Formats: sequence, structure tokens, C-alpha cells
Amino acid sequence: MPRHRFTNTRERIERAAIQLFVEKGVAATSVRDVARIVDISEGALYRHFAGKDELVWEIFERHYVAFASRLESLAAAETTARGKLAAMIRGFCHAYDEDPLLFRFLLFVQHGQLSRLAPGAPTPVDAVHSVIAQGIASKEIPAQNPDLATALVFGIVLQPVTFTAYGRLSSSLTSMCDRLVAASWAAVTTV
Amino acid sequence: MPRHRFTNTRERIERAAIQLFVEKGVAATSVRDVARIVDISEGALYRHFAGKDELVWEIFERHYVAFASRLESLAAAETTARGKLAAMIRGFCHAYDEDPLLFRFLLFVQHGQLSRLAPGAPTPVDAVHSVIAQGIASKEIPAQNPDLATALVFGIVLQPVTFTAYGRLSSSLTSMCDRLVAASWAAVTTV
Amino acid sequence: MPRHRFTNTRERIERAAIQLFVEKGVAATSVRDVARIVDISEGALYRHFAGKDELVWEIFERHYVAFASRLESLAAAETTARGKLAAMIRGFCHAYDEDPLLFRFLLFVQHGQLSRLAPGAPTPVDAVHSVIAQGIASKEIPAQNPDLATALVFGIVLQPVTFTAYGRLSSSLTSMCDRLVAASWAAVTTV
Amino acid sequence: MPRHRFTNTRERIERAAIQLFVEKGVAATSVRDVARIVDISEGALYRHFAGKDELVWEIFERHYVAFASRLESLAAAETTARGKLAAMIRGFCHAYDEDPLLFRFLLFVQHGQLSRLAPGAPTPVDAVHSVIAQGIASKEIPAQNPDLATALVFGIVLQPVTFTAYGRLSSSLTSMCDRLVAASWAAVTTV
DNA sequence: AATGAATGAGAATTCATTCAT
DNA sequence: TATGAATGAATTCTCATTCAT
Repeated sequence: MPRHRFTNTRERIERAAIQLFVEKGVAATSVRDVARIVDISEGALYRHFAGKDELVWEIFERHYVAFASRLESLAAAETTARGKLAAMIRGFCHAYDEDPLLFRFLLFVQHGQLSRLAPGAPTPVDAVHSVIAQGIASKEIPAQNPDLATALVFGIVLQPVTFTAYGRLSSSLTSMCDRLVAASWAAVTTV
Repeated sequence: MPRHRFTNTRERIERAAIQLFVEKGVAATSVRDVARIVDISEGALYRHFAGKDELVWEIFERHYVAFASRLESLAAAETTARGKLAAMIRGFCHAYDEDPLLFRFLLFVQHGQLSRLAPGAPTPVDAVHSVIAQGIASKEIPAQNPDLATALVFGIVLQPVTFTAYGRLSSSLTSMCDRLVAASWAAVTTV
Repeated sequence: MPRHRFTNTRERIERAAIQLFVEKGVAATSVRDVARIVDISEGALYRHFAGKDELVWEIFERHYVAFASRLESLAAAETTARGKLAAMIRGFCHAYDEDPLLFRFLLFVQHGQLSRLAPGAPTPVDAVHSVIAQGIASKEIPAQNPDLATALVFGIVLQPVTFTAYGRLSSSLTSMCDRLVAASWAAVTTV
Repeated sequence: MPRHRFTNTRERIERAAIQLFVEKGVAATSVRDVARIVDISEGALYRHFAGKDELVWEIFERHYVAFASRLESLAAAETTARGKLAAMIRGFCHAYDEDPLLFRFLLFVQHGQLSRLAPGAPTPVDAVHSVIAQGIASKEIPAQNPDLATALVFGIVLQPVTFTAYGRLSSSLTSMCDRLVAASWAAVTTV
């Protein structure tokens, strides 16, 4: 049975991969597992991706950079530090709710992939860090270690994702978004 | 090399395993890797641990439960919700600074191990959750979802560990401890 | 060496396996041994069989059940107990002479495999037992324990196979077939 | 804890080994399995036997030769071919009933051990073969291939042991002894 | 005699990847 | 593009055996 032209095989591979990588972890997911879900042969997968590592990397890179850019745009549309931070956190929440699997993929997989990013490539951490640093410079945020402040914001936003994955929280992040904004601002301004 | 008597092979295996599991991840660490560092044969390792899974599990279980108990003791020695929470966060910081590798091992490995814990076994999450729930009951902490509040505290405390692992923060957690306590309390009381 | 198309690797694996299993025993035959004879890599073997156990089982099951059915057909074509028994014994002899290796494989391997057979699956023992029980019911065979009678027949027919394997008898069973029939009948009717 | 002098460790090892070898097969039984049952260390076992192969061989050789001699004595005490044969078959039955595990050990293990026997060593097969050959010479038994006749007798006597192992027959061989004698004689004299 | 840690060879199995078709 | 047989290296684990104590 020849597969038709205009297939979306590549997308189906990415989707299956994301799912398995999140469910079982990258190392525990074999190329065979992915091929089986997509219902193609293992060999066929190599027509679309150079290898397993590339599969992980290509999915990661594209979405990670896009997400970072999106965060930067959201921040750029606001004028105050608090507004920028709130917009970014809302961006996190929406991104998670739009595609929880993808979000968790990016979260869990980054450990192994960050080192491959181009040196100047924008990252969500940079985006938040930059807003906080500017807020400190403009005195909107009290003087402090901007890296630690960034860590606090990331912790506040991402830990609920982890808790959700474990079933300790119900699933929508958007519904907690205001709380996360408030908590982040409180954490960052309480020195 | 003495063949036995006064040998501490088991401890050396645990130490090597923790190091490699943190550096490369459990899946990417082979039994051979561990044996090579300890400078014993692969087969010898199986005299001390029933298998790779057991190796991970035994190290995890012992320290995880011990840490949870320690947190509970620290909280029990305090009377107010804030005091309990502060004591526990200090407990986290000290635990990390005492043995950063072990702490990160527990942090990164828990995903796969939590399901093996005995049903009633105490966990750090339970310890913090319990203090927060009591604080809400006693009005020391405003009414709110205690699970979300717990997530906020964990995010605030653990994300700096992650940032430290990536070199984005300098290494001592104790030095930031007061800040983490303040940020946690602010996050939890700002609803 | 063509990589595939019109390949009969699976059959070659089965053949090599039967030979080695008979020569050295299942436990003493490694997957590597089999792969070496077939001249493929060990890994390649797993494309055709899920594992060593499955290799043994699949070969056993197919031929064992087929042989049992064949015996049943042979018996069904006869009318008297003696005729049925004779036909079955002839069936044994022909089966052995057709493919002595396969026959010995079935004989030596059954110990470990019988428990995996589907509960109602026909077996050669059942086939013979059934004929004997009917013969006793119809008074063609004197009243006696039909299990013991079945054992006698099996012993008479199979022991020559064992002796042949040890070189104590020359190889064709068919040539002794009439004798085995006569001996079986004598053993079964002498109470 | 030093074990006492006058131990019977060696006997206990043999007993455990026989049991495991019969239950699981020689190849599937590890030295560790044996040591565990005897409750000694693996190393200690090597004080009593040079190795696993020797363990099998020493148990086999002693009992096999003893049994063959016993059969020869039993035959020697009789004068007629039928009497000798009957005595030997009774010997088989008693040997089995006295120690079914040991009997089955000898039966199942001989395949791998017979080649190690000293060239002239007496075997049960030789004993029976010799009686039958003499019976043919003396016309007590009709002219025929004495090897085939020996096979018939062995089949008739040993197959019930196999059936017993599978639970298809109840356990005492002695109770069927007369029947086995009659069947054997019938099989051997019906040419 | 006995222990138990250690070895080293080898077992079964998995897996990313290649390649003829 | 797609297939699927094949590879070869690596992985987990077992086991008979040795040896210092």
C-alpha cells in the first residue's frame, strides 16, 4: 500500500514521540515503540528523522524557541515589570493548557537538550530573567539576585505542572493563573 | 586489594551509583558504569544488590523516608505554621548543602520510584502539605487549595536546586534559606 | 547473500534449533549456537522468534498437535481396537522415520512444554488412551487400568527410539513396526 | 558457628542435588540452589565435590553401578530366563519404590553421563540384554534381535515411571510389578 | 571445613541503525 | 517513500569457580 503524497507522517511521528517520551521517558522509548504507534516500519522513520537523538532535538528545538519568542512578545506588549511578568506567566499557563503533553515534553526533556541550543538562542529562562533584571534596574522590583528571583518564578509556575502530572492538582493551569501571578510577584518583591 | 573483611563495597557502590545517576540519568547509566567506578566486576555488584532497579530503589527509599521523617521532626519542634514551614525549608536547605548529589538524586529519581513506596510511608510532600493544611485550619494561613500552596513552596525551594545544577546559581542553599522562607510565606499568604 | 525476499530464515532457524536441541538439550543450547549454524546474528533471530522459550514452544506446539491429530485420524479410519492401535503405532513409526530428529525433539522436549498446551488440546497420549479405553469398554481388550496399558504401549514404541539414539538399534522404526504392534497387543491383552 | 565434626554434609548435598536435578533438571539447577537448600555457602560445597559436573557424576556413577550389580545378582539367583527376567523387573520396581527420586535421577540424567562410564562397567541395560541373549540361546525365548527385545522390556518397565512422574499413574511400581513381568514376557515371546 | 566476596565468561535480550528491494 | 531483514554493540543478569580469611 503506497502511502499517499501529502502525508502527515512526520507530524504523526512527532506526536507519537512526544507522547511516549513524556509517558516513559526518552531513554525508555525505543524507535520501534514510536514506529509501532505511527504504524510505519522502523526504517521508514529514518526517512523523516536522522535518528532518535535528532527526533528529540528537532521537536524540542522548534517548540522551545517558539515558546521563548512568544514569551518575549508577550512581555514586549506590556510596559511595567509586573505587567510583563504577569503576561509571561499567563503565557506559561496558556501554553500548558493548549498542549499539556508538549509542555511537559519541553519541561522534562530540556535537561539533555539545552546544551545543543545555539549560544545566543532565546530561552524562557532568559526571557523571564531579562524582565526581572530590568525591573530591578527600574526599581519596580527590589534589588536582589535576579537569578534567584527567576528561579522563584519558575518554581512557582512549573511546580504546579509537576503536581498536575502526579494527579495532586486538577489539570487546568489557566484557572490558577492569577494566583501564580500574585504568588510570583509576592515572592519576587519580598526580600 | 584485600578480597574481603572490613570492606565497604556496598557503600562505594551506592556512592558511585548516586553520582552517575545524577550526572547521566538512571537509564543512561549502566551497571557496568557503576562497577567500573567502584573497580569491581559487574557480577560482584549483584552480590550486593539484586539488580539495577533494586540499586536505585534501595538508595532512594532509605534516604527519602529518612528525609521525610527529619522534616516531620523539624516541624514538630515548632509551634506556629510559619515556624514549622520555616524549619522545614531550612531542613531542605541543609539537606541539600550536606550532600548535594544525594539531594539531587532523590529529586530526579523520585518520578520512577514514588509508586513503590509503601502506601502510608511519609513523604516530604505530605509533611509540607500537612503543615499547610493545619495552618489553614488554624487561620494562620488564608483559606486556599492546600495542594496548590504546597506546590508553590516546593517550587520555590526546589527550583533553586535545579538552577544550581545548571550553574545559574552559586551552590549553597543555606545562604538563600531566609529568602526562600520569606518568599514561600509571601506566596502562601498572598491569595 | 541477499538481505531478504524469498528468504526462508525462519525455517532454517527451526531446523538448526531442532538439531541442536536434540544433540545437546535445550538448556545447553544457546541462542548464539543456533544463530551461528543459521549464519545470522543473534539479534536477527529475535526478528523471527520472541525468545528462546518461544522458539522451543512454537516448534513443539505446531508439530505435537499435528502429530496427535494425525494419530487420531489414523485410528478413526479403523474399526477394531486392534486395528486402531496398529494404525497408530504405524503412525509413530512413520513419523519417526520421516524425520527422526523432529520426532526426538518432540519426545525429549515435551517434559517442559506440555504444561503450556491448551487444556483441551489433543495429545498422542490421549489418542492412545482413548482407543484403549474404548477397547476395554467393548471387551476387545481385557479389563484393566487403561493408563497402565497406555504406558505399556508408549514404552514399547518409544524405547526403541531411545535405543536407536544411543546406537543400540539400527535406525528404521518402520522395519520393526509389525513387531511393535504385536508386542503392544500382547502386552495389553496379557493381564 | 563451626559445623560439628561427624557431619553428614556430603549426604545432605547429594540429597538436595538429586531433588533439584529431578525437579528442574541439571542445567537449570545452580550450585547456589543446592547450597541454599543444604544451608551452606557455595564455597563450602566445593570442599565436598570438585564441581557441579562431578557432583552429578559421582552421585550417578555410584548408584548406577550399584543398581546394575544388584540386577545381576538378582538374575544370578534364578535359573530360568523367565525367572531371571522377573527377578530383574522386580528389582526395578523395588528400586523405584525405595527411592523414587533417586530412580528418576538415574533415569533422567543417564543421557549425559553414560559416556563417562568405564568401558566394561556393568549397566542395567547390559544385565537385561545378557539375560535375554542367554534365553534366546537356550531357546527359552524365541529367536529375535536381543537389542529390540531389551528395548521392549525397558520400555514396559520405565514408561510407567514416566507416567507416574506426570501423575498419570499412582505411585507404587511394586503394585504393578506382576503385570509388568507378564507384559514383558508376553512382549518378548510374541515374535 | 566453612564463609562470602569476587571474578570472568557467557547467557538472553534490546536497540539504533543500515540497506537491498 | 516504505519495508523488514539484518547487524553489531551494548545491557542486564547468571553462574561455576576461586580464594583470602
